[in-house]
Amino acid sequence: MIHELFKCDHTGRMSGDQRREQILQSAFDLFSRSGFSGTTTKDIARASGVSEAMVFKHFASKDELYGAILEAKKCADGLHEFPWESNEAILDAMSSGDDFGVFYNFALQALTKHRSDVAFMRLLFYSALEEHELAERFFGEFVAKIYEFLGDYINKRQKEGAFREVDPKVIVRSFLGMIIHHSLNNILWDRNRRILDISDEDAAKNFTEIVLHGAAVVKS
Amino acid sequence: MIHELFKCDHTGRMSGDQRREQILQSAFDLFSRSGFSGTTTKDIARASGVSEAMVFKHFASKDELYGAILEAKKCADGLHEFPWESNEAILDAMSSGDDFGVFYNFALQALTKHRSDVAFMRLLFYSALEEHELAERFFGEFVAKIYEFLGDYINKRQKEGAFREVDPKVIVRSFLGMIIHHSLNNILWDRNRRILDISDEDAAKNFTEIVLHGAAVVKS
DNA sequence: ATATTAAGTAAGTGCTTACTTACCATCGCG
DNA sequence: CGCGATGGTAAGTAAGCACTTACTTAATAT
Repeated sequence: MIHELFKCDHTGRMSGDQRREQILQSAFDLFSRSGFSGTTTKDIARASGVSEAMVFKHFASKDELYGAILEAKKCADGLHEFPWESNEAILDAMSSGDDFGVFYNFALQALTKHRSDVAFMRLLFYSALEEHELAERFFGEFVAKIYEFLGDYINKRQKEGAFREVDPKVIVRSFLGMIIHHSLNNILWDRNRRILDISDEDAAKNFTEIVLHGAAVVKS
Repeated sequence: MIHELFKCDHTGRMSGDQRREQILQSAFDLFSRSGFSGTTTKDIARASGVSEAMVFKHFASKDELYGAILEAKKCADGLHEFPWESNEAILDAMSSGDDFGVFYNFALQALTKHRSDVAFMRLLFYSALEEHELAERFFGEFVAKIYEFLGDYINKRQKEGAFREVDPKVIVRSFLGMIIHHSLNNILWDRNRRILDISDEDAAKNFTEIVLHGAAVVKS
């Protein structure tokens, strides 16, 4: 019974499904660190605590393993649902025309997610550079919907006279740009945040204020 | 004499320096397409029209070749000078307190540069993911200075009452975020610009207006 | 013309890669 | 207990990798 507690030290005999999951997890870590061509199947086997042959018993090829990671992440990580669907604050703010609430909560959710899933962010960027299909699918199925969703909201608020007449997609790009670039900075370029070290809440607040009201004092 | 005209079809005998440049160029193209570990020395040799041995006659190792690319790019491409140093429009606008002029011309210059040097952008991102020293140096020697430069300007304009009291670095991050994220989108995620297809001039204008005045109508 | 030097290569080196084969060990079940 | 299914491996294989060696060819200076 005691050895049940030690299942996570990935040695000894496991059920097929358990081992499969475990290989997937190790592969995910390694691919996100070193990219597809920078990761060897031997590395993956060692990290999983099994021989290379086991990796190929579960996945026909390195490519298939890579593909399986994406499927697994999609299910496990809630990429099938959009960031607003599970966020009451955003939906509430939206129905009451609270622009700050909409943008702030959206930004905060995104920034929190990015911070907690650095590995996935790295994997995404690798796959974009290496032009694996993941990048294309992620963009088409996820990012494009965000442009639609936020764009529609802005469009509606423009008709109500609350927003200036700028292409809503440009506003979305600006706003996402602030958020994603900020996360990317913290993950890729300035990991110890020497240039700018602020909480996700402050970042969300500042980005929202800038996109809504700008940085310059309004001319009277 | 005629064969002089065909020097660019990279076959036949070349001077050492010429061949060296040529290998560097081929390596640059390939590394930017496939990253360091995704590019083989054989690929580089073939693209340069020589045998692998020649590659190693000019560069002691694959790593050294990678390093040499960066040095070459730095010299050839004017990375030693900052984007504002050669841009009269930015400096003029700065001294006359024309905020729009400063931000617009900065954005336009950046966007134009990104569009014209997609390969370098890809190389930069690969090197950030692969954690080669290039990324660190580029950030420390180039990006950090931009934060300083724009931050100082914003700080001065804040003292003059022209900007709201927000951390200047947050404003810079927001502004750079819009620009770089927009370029990154066009290079990596949405190359045929299905979501948003605007000229660099329009993008620069819109981003500048948003960062200066925001998207929301000012409440009276 | 010839000696010297530099540009160039064919054919390796030893090692690593993705992937396979042939076999062993342990489990659950009648 | 025996036995089939499943978890697991040691030891491959052929191709590919970064890098070398031993040699040939072409330009140039004397």
